[in-house]
Amino acid sequence: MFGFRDIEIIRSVVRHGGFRAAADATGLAQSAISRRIRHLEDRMGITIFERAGRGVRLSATGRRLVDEAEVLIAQRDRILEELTQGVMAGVVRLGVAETMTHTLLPRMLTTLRGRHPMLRFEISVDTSEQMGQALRDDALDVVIMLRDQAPRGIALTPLPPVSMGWFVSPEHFTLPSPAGIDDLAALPIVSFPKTTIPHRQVLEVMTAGRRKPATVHGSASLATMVNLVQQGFGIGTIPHDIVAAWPQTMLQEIDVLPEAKLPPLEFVICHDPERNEEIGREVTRAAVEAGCD
Amino acid sequence: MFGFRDIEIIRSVVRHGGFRAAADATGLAQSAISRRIRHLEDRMGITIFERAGRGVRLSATGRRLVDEAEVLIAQRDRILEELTQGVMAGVVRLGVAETMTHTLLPRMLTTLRGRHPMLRFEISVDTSEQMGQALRDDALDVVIMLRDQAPRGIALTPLPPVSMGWFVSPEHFTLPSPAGIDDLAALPIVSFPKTTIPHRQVLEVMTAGRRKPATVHGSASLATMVNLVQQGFGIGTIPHDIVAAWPQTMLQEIDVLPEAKLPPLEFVICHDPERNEEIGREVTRAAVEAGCD
DNA sequence: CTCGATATCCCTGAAACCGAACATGGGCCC
DNA sequence: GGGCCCATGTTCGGTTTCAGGGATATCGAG
Repeated sequence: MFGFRDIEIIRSVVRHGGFRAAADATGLAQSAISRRIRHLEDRMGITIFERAGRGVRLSATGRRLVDEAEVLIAQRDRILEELTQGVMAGVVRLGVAETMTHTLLPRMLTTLRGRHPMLRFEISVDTSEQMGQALRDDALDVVIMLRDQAPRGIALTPLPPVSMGWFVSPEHFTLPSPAGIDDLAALPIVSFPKTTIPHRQVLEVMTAGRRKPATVHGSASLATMVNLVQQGFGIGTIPHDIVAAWPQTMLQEIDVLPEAKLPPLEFVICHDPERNEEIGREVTRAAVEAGCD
Repeated sequence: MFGFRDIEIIRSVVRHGGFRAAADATGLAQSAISRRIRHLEDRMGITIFERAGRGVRLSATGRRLVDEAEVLIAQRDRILEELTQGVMAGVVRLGVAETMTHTLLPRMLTTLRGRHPMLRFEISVDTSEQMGQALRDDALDVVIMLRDQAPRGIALTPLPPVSMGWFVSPEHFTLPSPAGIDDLAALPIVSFPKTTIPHRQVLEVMTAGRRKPATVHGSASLATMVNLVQQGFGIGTIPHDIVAAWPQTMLQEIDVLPEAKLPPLEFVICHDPERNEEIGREVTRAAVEAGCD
């Protein structure tokens, strides 16, 4: 096994053309260089320098070693530099609710990449519930999720509310305009998964003081929701932004009476301030800016 | 500054979830782990673990450090493995005479890549004279060059001879068929650079026992030679293979009398057996095979 | 033989390590 | 709820290990 020091010394020998000169250059004694390299060769079981009586020269194996190992030194120096100089770098594990992936996320990432080019992102899309847990477990650094499922003890910043609408494929169903709760409840409804807040909100609106509850299906995939509605499986409760961002769909928004209107989704962006203060603030700032315009 | 050992220990702490467990796993005392990490943190001026009274947990900076530094360990292990297990890997500095770049070289490299996927090539194209010097200076590992300019004390293997022809652009010049030395010498001749063997051979053939020497131009670039002939600058002495490999040219071979025929070029592939025995043999083998079919 | 280089030997000093004692926080029993 | 216990990290003194320094032997080329 070899260490960084070994490579530095070998490189010095190569550059200065001998053990003696390398010793002068590094401030070590010549004997130290000789011993170090011999030990290294013994440990690794390879020949690094061929002793030619007078002087040494790098063997083919030795050249391979320096060639390859030099980049390790460069990488180490880069890592140290980034960590020390407070450069924002490394991997940010970002969790995003699917609703935000089409609208806010791309703008936010573009902003961030412009400000911190060394930053890399690892993005996962999941339910707010799962991501809240992951945030607590330090499996995610920053999460964009529904406000009501954000864990405690976490820095949260609200994002602009996402308005919800009722959508229908006009070639499959026809509804009065404006439609009332009874009109909507008569059809199958496609919504978010049943463990989520939006799903519960739909249920509350649709069953308020009624005998026969509406049939509400859940889907964890927005694309699936849109497709189901598109193909006449039922009507859907979908964020306006999402439908707008899906150019190829032919969905029509249903004009509904006030009591059937759905409350907007309230998203927050959150991070653990004890753990990811700096990066969390930066991502939050970018998200807020991306949400404004 | 940090070393491989530091990273291994940090990683062990992370994997086993604490200093004590890491101590058991690594065979160190728990106090040693504690001291090492504290010392490392002091030296680098960063916090790697956040002490939470009971237990420690990786800080954001610490996670960045492990994330980035882990790949260094992996790379070191790979390098060691390659060097120790006799895997053919690393960079082979290959010098090739331009004549061989269109015919033998691609087949040879394909063969080699198939046999030794970890091998990388750094190819330089130069005159045989320069490359011979580079081989002596250990600036090249393997060289394909003209036999007569190969240095001494070097393992050389002959390659199939490369036949030379006289070529002309029929729209610019008309020559009798077969043409004699006088016919050829009446026109400007484009050949290899004037320090090279082929150039001298042309001169010898053209000036044997004559008063007025032929005008022989030299070019270090085959492409330039072909272009010059193509555009009527003169006639050219070019390897048959090269013209055949240049599909877009309209050159015509000149039928010449026996005394004007040029001897074939004799190439060898060579390496220093004291320095690059293994790789030299492998490259040579591939070259011989590529030259046969 | 002499010169210019590496290799070897012995000694020293610093760095790493161990073990034990100490400090701290969480969980549990009464 | 208070006190005890256990698990864990920290600190301290003594010990071991290892890398380096200096002097000298050795080696090959000219």
